[in-house]
Amino acid sequence: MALGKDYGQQDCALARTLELVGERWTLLIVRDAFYGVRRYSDFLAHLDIPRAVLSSRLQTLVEAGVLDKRRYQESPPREEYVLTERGVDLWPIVRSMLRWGEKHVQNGVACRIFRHHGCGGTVDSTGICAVCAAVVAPDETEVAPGPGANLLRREDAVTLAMRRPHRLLEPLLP
Amino acid sequence: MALGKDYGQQDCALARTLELVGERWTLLIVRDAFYGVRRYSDFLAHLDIPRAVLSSRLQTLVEAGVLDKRRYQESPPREEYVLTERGVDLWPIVRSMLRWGEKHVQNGVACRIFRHHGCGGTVDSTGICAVCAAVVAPDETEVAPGPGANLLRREDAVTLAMRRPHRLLEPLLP
DNA sequence: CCGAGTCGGTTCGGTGAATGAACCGATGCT
DNA sequence: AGCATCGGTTCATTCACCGAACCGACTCGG
Repeated sequence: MALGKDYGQQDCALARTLELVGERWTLLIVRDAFYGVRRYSDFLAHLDIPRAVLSSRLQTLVEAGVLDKRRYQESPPREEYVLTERGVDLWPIVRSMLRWGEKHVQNGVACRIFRHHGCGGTVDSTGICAVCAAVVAPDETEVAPGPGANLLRREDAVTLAMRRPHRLLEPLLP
Repeated sequence: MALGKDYGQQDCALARTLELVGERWTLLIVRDAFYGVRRYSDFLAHLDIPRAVLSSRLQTLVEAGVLDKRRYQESPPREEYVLTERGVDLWPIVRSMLRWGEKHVQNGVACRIFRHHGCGGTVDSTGICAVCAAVVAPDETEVAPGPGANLLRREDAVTLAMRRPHRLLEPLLP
């Protein structure tokens, strides 16, 4: 991470985490990756992020081992960005920030709801299934639009594809 | 939040959360508040944060209802900043970021360890006590230095006071 | 073969935020 | 009176973010 981005003498793992995922836009990119976004142009369309910033963040995340950049077709060469195991481990962070925002900023109105795939129980704020009481891993989590979804009426392809319930980490677009 | 700090058309509670606590330094201030730091000068000494930024962040957090600014003595007038209920609700975020950094950046070496006050069980990454299996609230959490503590050999008063095991949210200094 | 379109970027000038040092007012201590 | 402490504000510099333009590799249609 470039000069001025580090938290220097902080003796704490939190500071190290923030150096990687604490920059503007970074956690939104990671969130979209959980929702199944994989391609540069799809991140761009869904996040309204400056292209240069997206390039920089993706590169940082790849270098940090959070995303894996891999070619999914030759001719024309196309790359996709997929969460690594280390990246998937960020899910509790993303989930807890989502829940806090729902509760304290949006008055409890969720834009998306999460269910335990298979058993169908809702996932509570600690990540536990209300039915089987297990901790639900991201790849067992099904995401569907909640009552607060679509308040902004975006119409880009990624937003439309997200209205379809699907499992986390599954590719959103073909 | 001032212009250019918002995430615009993001239909997601995560974006709203990031607008409040996603700025540089903010979560470190919140973390210190959990550890018992309450005074402007103590945040300043422990974080090595520019004074202007600290003032700005504290004001933002107070306006957001995360911190409560209250006078704890007259003559000379002195204020302290204490987490509100809404602020205490940020604990899962702070805890999950701590854990991620320990696991993935510090190779599992924790600077601090958390125990369930009373029953003494260690608190795992989901916030659950290893002994009684309950979700441990911040005010029932005891924090003590871990094996990775003090690698940086800071000597400010706040760092020294933190070496003493204590409960979260309890004032660190008199 | 030519021209337009798509994808995944890079480059560049302008702007706003972070930084660190200096300064300040109210108060207490000696 | 003189100095120190606390909780800030002010200011000039540096840096990161922003949006628009540009670009190279490739494909497709005619």
